Amino acid sequence: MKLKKDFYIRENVVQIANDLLGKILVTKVDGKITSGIIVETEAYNGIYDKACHAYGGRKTDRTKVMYEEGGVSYVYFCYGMHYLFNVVTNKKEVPDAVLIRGIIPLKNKKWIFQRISERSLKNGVLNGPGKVTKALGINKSLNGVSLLGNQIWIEDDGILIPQNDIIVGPRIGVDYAGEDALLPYRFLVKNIDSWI
DNA sequence: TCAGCGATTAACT
DNA sequence: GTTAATCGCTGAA
Repeated sequence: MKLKKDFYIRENVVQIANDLLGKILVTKVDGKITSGIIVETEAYNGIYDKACHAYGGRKTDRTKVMYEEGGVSYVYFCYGMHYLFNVVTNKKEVPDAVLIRGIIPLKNKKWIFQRISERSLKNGVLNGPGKVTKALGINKSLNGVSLLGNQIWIEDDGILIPQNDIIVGPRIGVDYAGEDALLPYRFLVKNIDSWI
């Protein structure tokens, strides 16, 4: 079933990043429903996190959606060619978010592999935030869209990842964030074969 | 107004 | 391991 608002407005963004593992990310783009199991996330801890776009309370046209109440999407365009998808969390005016970095294609793989090459799978996993958005058809038109609506949402299908199968470590590609780049805000599932 | 660069990927050597 | 592709955001002028 679809996750409700109370899942997103909790205050501990790191806990939410952990909880999102094993959930199902679903999009409906061009009338096509596609989905995948979330297996890798990163937490971005608002104004206190140098790696976060809203560090220090920065608020611009791009980042303002992070200040919304939890339960909306934040789609960010990077490197001139990739969209990255985030889940905005916490209360209004608190710019926390979780980056979705990896999924296992689940529903309507036919359409997923029409959007992205099946060769980009690694052990059955789409590993990388740019691949996730491409596979599910996420683009800038989904920025700021509610995750409680019918364009993009997250479901709990009862998949429970044992805490022992979750690897926690430093985030990727945020070396510029100094000591905050070392924070254990990255979560990924190991032994995927054993529970899928 | 504009130069510099980024929460990346794929295709090279 | 290295690098091209590619463009909107950011911050300084």
